[in-house]
Amino acid sequence: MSQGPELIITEKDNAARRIADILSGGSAEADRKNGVNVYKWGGKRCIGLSGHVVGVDFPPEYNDWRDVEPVELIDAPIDKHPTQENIVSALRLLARRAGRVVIATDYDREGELIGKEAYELVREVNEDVPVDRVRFSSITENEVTEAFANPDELDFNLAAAGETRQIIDLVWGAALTRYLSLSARQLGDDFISVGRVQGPTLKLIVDREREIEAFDPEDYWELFADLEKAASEDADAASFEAQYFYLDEDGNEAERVWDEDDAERAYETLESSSTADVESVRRRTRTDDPPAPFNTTQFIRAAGSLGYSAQRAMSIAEDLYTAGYVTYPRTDNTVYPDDLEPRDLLDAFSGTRTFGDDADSLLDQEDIEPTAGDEETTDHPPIHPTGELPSHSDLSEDEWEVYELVVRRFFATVAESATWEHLRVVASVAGDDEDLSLKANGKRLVEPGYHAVYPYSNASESFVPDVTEGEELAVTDTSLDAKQTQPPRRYGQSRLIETMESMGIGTKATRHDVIQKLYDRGYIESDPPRPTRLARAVVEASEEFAERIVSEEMTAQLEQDMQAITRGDATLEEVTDESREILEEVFEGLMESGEDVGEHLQKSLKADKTVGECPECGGDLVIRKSRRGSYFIGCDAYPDCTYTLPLPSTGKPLLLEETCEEHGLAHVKMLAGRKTFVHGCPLCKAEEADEQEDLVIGPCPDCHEEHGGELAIKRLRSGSRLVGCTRYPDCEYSLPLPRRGDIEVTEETCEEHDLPELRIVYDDEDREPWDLGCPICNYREYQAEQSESGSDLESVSGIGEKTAEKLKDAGVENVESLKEAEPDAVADQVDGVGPDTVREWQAKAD
DNA sequence: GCAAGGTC
Repeated sequence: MSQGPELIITEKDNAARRIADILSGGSAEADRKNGVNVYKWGGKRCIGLSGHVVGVDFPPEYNDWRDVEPVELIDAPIDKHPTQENIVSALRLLARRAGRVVIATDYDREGELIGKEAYELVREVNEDVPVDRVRFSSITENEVTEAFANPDELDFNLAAAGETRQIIDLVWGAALTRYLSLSARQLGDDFISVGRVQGPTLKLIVDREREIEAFDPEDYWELFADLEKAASEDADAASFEAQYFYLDEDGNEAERVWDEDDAERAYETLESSSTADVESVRRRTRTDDPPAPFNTTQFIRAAGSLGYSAQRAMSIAEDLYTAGYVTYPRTDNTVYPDDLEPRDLLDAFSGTRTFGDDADSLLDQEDIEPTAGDEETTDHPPIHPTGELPSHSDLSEDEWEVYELVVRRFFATVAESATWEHLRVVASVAGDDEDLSLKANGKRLVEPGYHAVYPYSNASESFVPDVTEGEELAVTDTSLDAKQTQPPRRYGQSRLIETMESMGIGTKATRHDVIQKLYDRGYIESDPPRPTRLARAVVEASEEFAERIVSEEMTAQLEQDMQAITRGDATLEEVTDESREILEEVFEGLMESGEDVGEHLQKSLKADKTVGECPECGGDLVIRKSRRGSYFIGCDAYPDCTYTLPLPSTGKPLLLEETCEEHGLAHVKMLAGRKTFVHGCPLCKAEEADEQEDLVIGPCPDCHEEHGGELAIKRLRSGSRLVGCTRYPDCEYSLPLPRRGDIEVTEETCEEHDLPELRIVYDDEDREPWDLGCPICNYREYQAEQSESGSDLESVSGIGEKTAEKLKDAGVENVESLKEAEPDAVADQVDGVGPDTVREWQAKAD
C-alpha cells in the first residue's frame, strides 16, 4: 500500500475550498496546479472539478452530417473523452501519488456519475488506491465532519442510471436533430434541433398558441354599483363598490350575465334604484402563512415579478454565490437543514442599515420556527443568505435588488403568519319582479406578520365599511360593463419553468437554459415567448413521426428505467437497447414519409421571414442578412429582381401579424432587449424618408471651411434620423438623433457651433418635451456619459453581459476599441467567438 | 455543428 497523501475530490472549486477549510480547521492553503486550485493541509489535498469533466460523444468519423446517414447514429459507438483538459490532468497528477481517494461530489444522481467519472480517471493512473465516497447535503461543519467520519462506497448502479440518460439523450437528440436539419437543408448555424427536454417544452408553447387561436370569445356583461354608507356621529360617509350576482342552475354564485337582454333588464332595475338594503354581513379572520424557503424555481418566479428574465436572475444569483453572499443557487430543496440556526443568521443582519430593524424585530419573537416546503432533497439547502454581508457599493443595482430579495425571503420564512380580516357584505335592490343581489368583499390586514419584512407578495387591502344588517345604503353610481371571455394567457418564462418542473422535465440547473435555447434556435420570440412557424412545423412533424420526443412521457419512462437501474433491477444495456429499438421504428416512419417533412419545414422557415409581396416583381419579400451582419429586406427572386428595403441597424427583426393597409407588408418589430421598438411598415418608412427634404441647420464642422458642407436634419430610409453633412458621401460627418418624437428647431443658437438648439416633442401629451440643445454638444455629453458608466459594449446587439465581460478581459473595453480591434486576435482570446462574429459586431457598431 | 447535464 502506498503512503501518499489523501485526495479529496469535489464537484466544484467552491465546495473544495469550503470543505478544506472545515476539515483543516482553517489551515488549508490554496496552491495552483495546471491553473486549477488545490487545497493543501497536513497529508491532504482537495481539488474541485467543474461538474462533468468528461463528455460522451460519437467518434470523429461520425462528425460530418452529410457523410453519415442520421439513422446510423442509432447504433454508432459512443466514446467518453475529457472536456476539461486542465482539470483532468491536474487530477491525474494528484491521483498518481495518492494513498487514499475520497469522492465528495454533490449528493444526487448526477453527482454520483461525476464521482464515478473521477473514479475512472483515478483508476487510469492508480490501480489500487482505495476510493471512498462521502455524502452530505449541505457544506456545514457538522454534516461534513460526520460524512468524513463515516465514509461509504460509490453507488455504481446510480451512476449507471445517469450514464443511461446521457446515452439516450445523445442518440435521440443527435439522430433526430440531424434528420430534421438535413431534410430542411438547414446545415449552418441554423440547424433544427429536438431533444427529450426541449421537445416537450416547445410543444407546451405551441399547444398554448393553438388554444389561443382556436379560442372563440363569448360576450358577457357585468353590473356594478357604488354604495354609500351615510355619515354618522363618529364617521364620515363611506362608499364602496359592489357587484351584481345571481345563483346559477347549480346554485353557485355567478357574476357574469351571458344574455344581453337579461343584463339590460337587470341594469334597468339597478339604475332606477336609489337605495340598497344590507341583507347580510359576514366577518372572518384568515391566517396567511409565510412562504416556503426558495428553491431555484420559486426564486426565478419571485425575481421574475421584479422584472428579471429567468436567465438574468440565475446569472445574478450565480455571481452572488461566487462572491459568497448567498448559498448555492441550483437546488430543489425547500426545507432548511437542521443545522441552520435562524437566530445566528438573523444576528448577522442586526445593526445593518437596510436590514437591521427587520432582523431585530424577528429576533424579538419568542420562538423561531422556519417554514418548510414540500420538497426535501439531498442536493443542496434552499437558497438563503450566507450571513456574509455585502455593502451597497460591492454590488450593482440589480445584484443588490436580487440579494435583498433572497435576504427578505429568508426573513419571511422565519416570520410569523399574517392575519387578514375579511368582510363580506350582501345588499339587495328592489326590482319589479325580483330583487337584485349585490356583494362586496373587503379585506384588511390586521397583523402584517411576514408582510412587514417581505414586501414582494400582495398585501393590498380593499375597503368595505362597517355596515349592519338591515342598514340602508345609497346607490350613488351604477355601470353595465360589456366584456368578452379571454383566451388562455401565454406562458411567461417563470410559468414555463414551473410547468416544466411539475411535468418532471429538465432540472433546476437547466430549465432556464432550455428556454434560452428555444430563443437561440429561432423557435420562440418576444417575452412572453411566442412560437414561430418553424416551431409549429417542428412540433407537427414530431407529433406525426416521433411523438416521444415532444412528450413528457419520454422523461417519465426514462425516470422509471433509471430507478430500476439504481435498484439493480435493470441494466444500462437493457434500457439503452430497448430505447434504440424504439428509435429505429421512428426512423422507419420518417423514411417512408419521403420529402414531406423537409418541405413542410422549409415552407415554415420561409413563412417566418416573408414580409409580403415585392412591389416590383410580385415575388416574395424576405428578411435577409447582409455579409456585414445587418438585416435588410430583399426580393426572393434575387438576382433577377434586386428590389430592397433597409431596416434599422439596432436589433433583430421580428415580423408582426399586423400588416400595412397601404402596402400589405407585415409590420416589423426590432428586438433589442430594453431598446426594442416597433419599426412598422418598412415601405412606409422608406417613402416617408424619400418625401422629406433635408433641413439645413448650419455649417459642417468638418468640411465647411474647405468645401462649404452644411449640416442638415435627415431622415433615412431605414427609419433612423440624424444630423449629417449635405456633402455625404464625400463627408461622413454625422450625429445621431432620437428615433421617436417630432424634432423642432428652436430660435436659440449654440454660439460655439453656430447651430440652432433642438427640441423633441412627443405625441403623448403627458410626456414632457426634451430640450436636446445643440446636436454637437448633446452628442459630446452622451459620449462622456457612456465612457463614465464604464463600458458601452452591451449596446451592440448580440453582445450580452457575459460576452462583454469576456471582451473586457481580452482588453476590448468599449465600442471604440471593439471597432479598432483585429477580429482574429479577439476571436483567439474570447471563448466561443469567431472572427466573423467580431466583424459582425464591428459592422453593427458603425 | 447534434442532447442534456454538470459548472463558470
